[in-house]
Amino acid sequence: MVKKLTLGKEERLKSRKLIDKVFAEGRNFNAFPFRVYYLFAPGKAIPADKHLLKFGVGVSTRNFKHAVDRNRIKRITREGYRKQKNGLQDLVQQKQLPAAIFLIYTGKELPQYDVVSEKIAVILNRLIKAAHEIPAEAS
RNA sequence: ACUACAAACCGGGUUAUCGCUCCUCCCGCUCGUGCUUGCACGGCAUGUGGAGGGGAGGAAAGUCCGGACAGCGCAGAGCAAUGUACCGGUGAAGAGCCGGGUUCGCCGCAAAGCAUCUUGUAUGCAGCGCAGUGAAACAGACAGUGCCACAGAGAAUAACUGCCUUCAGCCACCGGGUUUCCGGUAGUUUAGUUCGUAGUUCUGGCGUGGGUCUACGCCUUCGCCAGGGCUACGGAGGGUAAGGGUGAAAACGUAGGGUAAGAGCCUACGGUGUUGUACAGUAAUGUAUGGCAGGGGUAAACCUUACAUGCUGAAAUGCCAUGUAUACCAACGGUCGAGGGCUGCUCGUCCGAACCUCGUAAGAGGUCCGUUGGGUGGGUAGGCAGCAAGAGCCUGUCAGUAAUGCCAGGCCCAGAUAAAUGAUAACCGUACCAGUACGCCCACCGAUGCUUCGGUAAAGGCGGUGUACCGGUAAACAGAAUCCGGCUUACAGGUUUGUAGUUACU
Repeated sequence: MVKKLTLGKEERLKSRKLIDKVFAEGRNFNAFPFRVYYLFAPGKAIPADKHLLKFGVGVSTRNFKHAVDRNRIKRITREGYRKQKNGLQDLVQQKQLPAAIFLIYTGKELPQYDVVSEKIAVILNRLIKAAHEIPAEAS
């Protein structure tokens, strides 16, 4: 059975509180042209929520002063994530481990879709590794 | 056909796969109610459900004007601040738009005027025309203050050069007198003479201090006076604003008269400002005519005048949920005016807070109110409404020069909130580049203002151009955030219309 590659409202980081929390308490690493913030088990997770993995993107106004360019980067990034996130999502669902990811684009130039897609693959692999380790420590 | 300018419009399309958001319907869910016990109605943050439909712009941008809408405030007056500034219309309104006026340009005209020489249908000044075209935050510069780079004599009670005159000197001539001298005319203020000022020096006189010295006298310092020499500088007073060069701008322009020389001083023509009258126009204003006036520019320098203007903006605002939420502590004040409102300030005006216990009383304590928001502790930043049917869009008739408006018919057209409208691929269309095929055109040198003339060559070129095919490249400015009306700025390429020019044909 082929899983659908969706990215609806439920799968996006929308709460301002949660985003602040990811920045304040989460861990981060660089994967040019992105900077990744992530947080597993962010506090009291909503148990009713079916989607445990949440995702968001940001682009600085300083590097791209036109809204058109910022929108373009966010769309490309979301597209790349949407097509490749299933591995991580399955893992998280299996372990019942809530997770939040936030990417910040730190590059100075408009990227190509291929480049972004490759990078996101790398980022997701690192996150999967991290997700494997975390519950081992906790239990 | 091409080029330039102006205006209006468009701002790639189709298909496939995977996605996002909103709406509607169906299915589903479990809940409630009713009963006809499996249907109806209502509900649902349910549900990786299904189907259908909608989904960025001409500027969504800048946030520069104007509104709608919302909250707070609202006796009034003055000051301040801000804005507006020819007239009429339009519209909800405006620093918008439309029409008109005025001024200033561009442009055109060339009969007459003036100046200049290169004597030409020349250049400059002035003039005429208002056909065409453009610009103007377009009240006031005799209310006041300020500013006007560079250049220039001078940028505002103008005077360098120049022109004229009086005095003084010099020189020439003429007349009187004839030794000096007096009067007149012309020239000149350069040299010289004279005069004046300053410096220096010499001589004489007087005063004064010092040295030598009994004293006279002699020597010497300084000051004053008179005279002489030398050096340096310079005529003095007045009237003018025509000419000169500078500049963005120079004290109305041209001509004539006038004058010592000149000047709107006077006259003619013209122009500007202001004002009276008549006519035209809704008005701004124009035309005609009369009076008066002429020391510039700058108000997008301050300013003056007239008029207008409450403040804050969708993070407005209301409701729901969460929360002990007018939280607790401290200081000060509380029956006379603490304090607050009138959202910049002042006046003025309005509002305006007290009771209990103990005590004879003074007073004490408590609660309450206000201020300071000083200290401590806590909460929210979620949801719904606002929020998508409107000063709405399209088409047409009519009214109007137009902006615009009336009427009729049709249409429903984004609603996100870490913020949707995307990604990939193929094809088509557009523009450009290279290649191939086919068609059309042909040259070089010398002379000449042009027309043209003479010579060479007879096929060549990595030549020009059109059509078709194939391949490649390119496609701008830019992303709604309460909503409208404008303005401004950015913009690849394309379409249409108008005007002007060039070429070809008729």
